[in-house]
Amino acid sequence: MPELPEVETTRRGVWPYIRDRKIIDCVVHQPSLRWPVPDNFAHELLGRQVKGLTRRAKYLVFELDNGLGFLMHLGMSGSLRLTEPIQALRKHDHLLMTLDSGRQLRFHDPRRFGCVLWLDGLPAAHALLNHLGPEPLGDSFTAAYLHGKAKGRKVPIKNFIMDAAVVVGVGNIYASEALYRAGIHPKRAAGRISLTRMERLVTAVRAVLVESIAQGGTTLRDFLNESGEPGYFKQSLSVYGKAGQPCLTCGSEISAVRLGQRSTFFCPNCQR
DNA sequence: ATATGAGCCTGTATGC
DNA sequence: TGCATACAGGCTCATA
Repeated sequence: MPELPEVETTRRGVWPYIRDRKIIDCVVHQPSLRWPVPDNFAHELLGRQVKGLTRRAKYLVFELDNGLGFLMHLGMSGSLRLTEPIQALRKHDHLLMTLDSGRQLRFHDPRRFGCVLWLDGLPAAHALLNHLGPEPLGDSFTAAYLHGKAKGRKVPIKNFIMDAAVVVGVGNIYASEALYRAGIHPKRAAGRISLTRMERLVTAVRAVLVESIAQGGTTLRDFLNESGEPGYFKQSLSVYGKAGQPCLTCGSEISAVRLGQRSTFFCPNCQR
């Protein structure tokens, strides 16, 4: 399930192979993603050169040589891979882009929670992006910001940091991990956390993401002709999915609760 | 305005 | 062995 580190790793992994490449063929096999792939998508891409690949939150932003661009979201099960065009199609290979290098970029997404959409104008103005909070690894994600934003809010801090209007890219797994590192109980009301503890939280969120990106760089180094699935699950997690196991810090049993319909893991002793 | 819940979709894991 | 069911999850939208 691609969270921000996986999306960033994908971006870095794919970019060298698509940079300045011309799209000489494009096929949409399955337009029915979270939103329909635009009708004209394949046609409009023909002959275009890829000039940029950036990321905003968990969205990949493709820029073309004619000023057009499109968004791609990997949803929960999406992935991008470069293959030889003759390689057999896998089930759920929904979008194929053949490049003038002879390679083919394939968007694969079993659950189809992902999307591919035209960008009309600046990315920041797009309806899916214009309400988003700061990047967690950017300069504007600070303790002061978080503390101010949380003022008066009663939502559990975990839901709060998973709210894309507050800060983007903190998915369910990393939310639990970051709160564990910061020693903050996931159910604590967002508005009742001191500036000092928010400081720890900001540091923890950053650290968890940075480390995971670094790991992605080693486990996902090959985006070419990938046969197996990427090693997203090999990341070292401290609490996520570890209910009943001893806390790495104090030995207490890790607890599991549901918060906002999401599995949440924490150490009842270390996190207050 | 804030908070909560439904729904999109299918592979995998579980129980019978 | 097969079938049914639950669950996972990011994100938007609808409702309280």
